[in-house]
Amino acid sequence: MAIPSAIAASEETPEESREAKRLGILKAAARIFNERGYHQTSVADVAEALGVSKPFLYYYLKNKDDILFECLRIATEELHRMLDSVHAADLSGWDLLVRLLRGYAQVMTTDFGICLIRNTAPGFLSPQARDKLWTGRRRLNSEVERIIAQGIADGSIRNCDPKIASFALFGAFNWISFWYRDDGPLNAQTIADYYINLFARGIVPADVQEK
Amino acid sequence: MAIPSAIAASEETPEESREAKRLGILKAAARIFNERGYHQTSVADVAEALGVSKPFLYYYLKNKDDILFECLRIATEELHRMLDSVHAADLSGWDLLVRLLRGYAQVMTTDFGICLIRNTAPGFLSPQARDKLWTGRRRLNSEVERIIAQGIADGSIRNCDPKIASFALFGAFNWISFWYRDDGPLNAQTIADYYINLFARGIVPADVQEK
DNA sequence: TTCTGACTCTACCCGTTGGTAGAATGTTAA
DNA sequence: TTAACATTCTACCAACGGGTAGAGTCAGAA
Repeated sequence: MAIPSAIAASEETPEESREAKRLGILKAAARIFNERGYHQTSVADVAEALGVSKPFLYYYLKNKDDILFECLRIATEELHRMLDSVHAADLSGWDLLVRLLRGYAQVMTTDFGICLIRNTAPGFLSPQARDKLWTGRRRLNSEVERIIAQGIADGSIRNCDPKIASFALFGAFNWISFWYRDDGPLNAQTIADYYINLFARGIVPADVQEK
Repeated sequence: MAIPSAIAASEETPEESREAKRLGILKAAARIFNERGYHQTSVADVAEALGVSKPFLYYYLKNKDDILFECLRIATEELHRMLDSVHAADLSGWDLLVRLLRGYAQVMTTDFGICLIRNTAPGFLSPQARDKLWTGRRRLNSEVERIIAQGIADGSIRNCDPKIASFALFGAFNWISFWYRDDGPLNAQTIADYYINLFARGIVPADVQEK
């Protein structure tokens, strides 16, 4: 009862235990933020959902903003980890893009990923915090544009404006986090493959396309 | 000075004048909500931006929720007007879809449209208000699915799952409202045409597509 | 046994903000 | 001149919620 199961520590060093608890808090917070919205969630709500006192949260996190920021930082980190793993491969631009989008969809269906997309509106964080996260996302953005450009160069992607194409892709994939349900019929991979197929071939039959 | 230029009334009936002022308030509110975020905007902020007193707003609108709700209602109405005008035409499913998406992009680059997309997160409105708007958007959603299904039937759209395809389309187009800038290089029509082209033909060259 | 750290409980402070009251002002039209 | 309306100004209330203080509790280590 003292330590709720959601953030129970197993046999670990004190540091690991502390980190695990922090993560447990953040996970729960992210889920509640996604359900009710950040501004409609009080710190007391998070504490209550965790079966824990309010001061407990302040024992592990600086303040409410910090809770949100850490959630978004984790999501951004996951995206970067994913990006790095994609880069390891030696593939055509299109194949790189496919791998990246699969990983992206995976992250966008986690609590942290959803939190990242839905809580970046102005006023959710201090400008400094926003800036920090934005540099991370800018890197992702430019990387996608670079990959598309590479695909155009190697012939695996049709000639198009990488910037606008990436906006369309990010739009479709980010939007997943607004409608995805864990208990729904579609999982991240299914969605990703479906979207990738759409973006690859388009939805107008080849024999109907003019020009 | 008594009546700021933003909501100045010309020679109209009192009712028209009142409506015009209401709309002026809503327009200004929508713009500020989009800039700073709804929860970070106080009613006093809106009043100040309009050069008007706070009680003035309550003279025309019920409360803060009402201001937001009316903004979203207007956007939804515009979407429905657009939908109706699309329907008037007797075209293939794909051509209908193209017309619809052009109109959709148009709305998504207005202050009200942007407001609609960015302020539907849980907790922004009372559940009842949310429900009212949701039925409006559901209609739009199902209409798009219907059009896609029609396109598949008449051969103008490739065989695919209308629901998932519509999610991808809405995602891409809704996302416009997150990055569009009035003073940017792209206008609504340019963006729409570009996206439509991407979704029509895909981004993988036909001669590279396997199968 | 005692110490320490982790944590709870209760209670409170205080800033912000939505919303209202009510009197005063000005403008217009009858 | 007067009545009606639109609007401002000032002031205020009440609720909420972030954040803190401080004393107490409990488990485990030494």
